[in-house]
Amino acid sequence: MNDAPTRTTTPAPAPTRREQILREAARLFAERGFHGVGVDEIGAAVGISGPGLYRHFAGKDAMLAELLVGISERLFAGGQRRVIEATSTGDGPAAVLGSLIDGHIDFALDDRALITLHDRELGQLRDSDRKQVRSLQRQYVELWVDVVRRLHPDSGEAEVRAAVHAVFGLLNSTPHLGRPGALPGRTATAALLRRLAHGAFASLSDGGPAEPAGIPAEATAGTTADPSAEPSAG
Amino acid sequence: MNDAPTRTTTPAPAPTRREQILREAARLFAERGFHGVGVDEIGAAVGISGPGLYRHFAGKDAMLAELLVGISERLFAGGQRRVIEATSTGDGPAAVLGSLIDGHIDFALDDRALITLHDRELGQLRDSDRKQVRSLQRQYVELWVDVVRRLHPDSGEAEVRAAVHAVFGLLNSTPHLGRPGALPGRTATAALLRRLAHGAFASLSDGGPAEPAGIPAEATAGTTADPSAEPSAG
DNA sequence: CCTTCAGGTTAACGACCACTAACGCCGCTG
DNA sequence: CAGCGGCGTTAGTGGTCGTTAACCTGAAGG
Repeated sequence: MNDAPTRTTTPAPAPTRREQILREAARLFAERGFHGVGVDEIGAAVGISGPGLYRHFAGKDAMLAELLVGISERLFAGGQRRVIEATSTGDGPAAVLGSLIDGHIDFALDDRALITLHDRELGQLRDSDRKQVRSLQRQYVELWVDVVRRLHPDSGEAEVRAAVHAVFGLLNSTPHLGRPGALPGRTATAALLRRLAHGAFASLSDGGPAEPAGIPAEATAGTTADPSAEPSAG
Repeated sequence: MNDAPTRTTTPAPAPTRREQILREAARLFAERGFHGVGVDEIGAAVGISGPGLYRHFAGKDAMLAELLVGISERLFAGGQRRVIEATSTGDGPAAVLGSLIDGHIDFALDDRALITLHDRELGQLRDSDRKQVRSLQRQYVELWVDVVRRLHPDSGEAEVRAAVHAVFGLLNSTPHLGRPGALPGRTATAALLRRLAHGAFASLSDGGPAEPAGIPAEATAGTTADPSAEPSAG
């Protein structure tokens, strides 16, 4: 019903109770799923209990909506900023793509829970919110597709778009490697993901193995050069 | 509480009602989440209504458990079979890895819903089932780690394991590109995923870009330092 | 001192939902 | 025909959960 109370007497960058709730809710939703977490648990996580949350949010759905819309906006805004910055300094598409990759890695490492929710609980949103999130996601993907296509002009648009989604899957795998002693530290993880992502994109022009291993090429004929690229318009 | 009715009077390879239920349940769970689907919906999807499901399964949890354990077993068994086959014909590690990749791609394309559930609803399982699934997952990962380490002996084990998880994320991205007309066809999608996966692994020895792309150290501040960040994520 | 208001509290309500009970149909088998 | 077991059905039940209602407290303002 409402949404205003973000503004108090000051623009206060201090960690407000609202943000506290959002952070804990994100963590819990990522751990056990949106429907698997009760409002009492969220409240308990921030020291208040149950219905006290309704002084800050219209409902449980509103929390999820704010989380998903927020991360979509930040992802897109950050990507856009990096594209503009890197482009304005005269860097080529390779550097721009590198910057996008680095930015996404930072996101994936800093906000694991949100990255997880981002493609897991989208279906729980109200139609309007879901549309907004999807629109932002699409714009973000488009940033990547544009620069990757500039780097690999011989690849079809659909192929590039699929490759971008696949690399997202690669970068967003961070929640799965959280195990004890997975990697020495954040820097090493970031470096590894960076190399893997660049390697994946590089294969677009490399002419890598296009046919199943140890199987006579037969069903794969015509798949390497298939620029028909006719996305069926939504 | 029980689990016996798996064995009826015959091993009947025919598409039984049980399998029908499992298929529809997998689809619905993947679409709206385990808690987001009611038993009535699952029943309706196979033409019976609500509690009729309890003639075939002990409960909703049992369906999910059977789905997750089943796919874990099939993934591992298939991977093991491919490793043995490829190895026995004297192929090198590259060919073995190629076979693993192809097998995983087949899985990801044929059983999208299950691949999705596989890492999404694991937390909803009873402890014993979850342990079993995790054990199978670990064994499956180990198949990959072994062969990748043989291909890239200079990489550390933790690094290789993380890379394998990341490539799983890449290959499992299929649910995100399944939309109408995303790519010309299944063959093209498989070929693309294959190239991307091989490209990613190739970067392990390539010495790719190990440091952030040319960006004023500002957004990346504090990221180069090494906080041995180890979230306790259970 | 009185009011106000933000931000809590506990109690209760209503909806939903997994699961059970009790019953019915029908194709077997003897 | 009798009986039985597989497979459904509908009605009901207990519990959980999101949300609301009503009330309390403490600090700010005049």
